[in-house]
Amino acid sequence: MDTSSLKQLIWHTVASVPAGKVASYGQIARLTGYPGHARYVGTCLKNLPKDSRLPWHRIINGKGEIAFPMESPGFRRQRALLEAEGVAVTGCKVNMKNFQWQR
DNA sequence: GTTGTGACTACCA
DNA sequence: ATGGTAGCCACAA
Repeated sequence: MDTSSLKQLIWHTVASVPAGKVASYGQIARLTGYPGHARYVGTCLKNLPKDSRLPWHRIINGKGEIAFPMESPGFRRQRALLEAEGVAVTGCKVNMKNFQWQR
């Protein structure tokens, strides 16, 4: 409630994503009440501390793919976490069945 | 105060 | 279908 930081709100929205499902940056921004801040969502996750406990791995781009290059370590980490949650990931593409938990 | 940048999205060829 | 360009807004320097 205080700090009134967009960051804080975004974190809250990201944390509201149930396990086993994934959402896009734009989706998160929209649910947060700030459509158009899709880019900033990613910027916030990038700034996340190591012990943030935020399910950043559930956030993917609008194409349903992981927003990292395949050779990036973050990509493998996110894919591993998603699969651990029961989300199937093919290459960089995430199973659409798990895409977005709510319409 | 300005400038540059980005884990994005939408549109157009 | 894919690929490139433009628009977008908040934050850091």
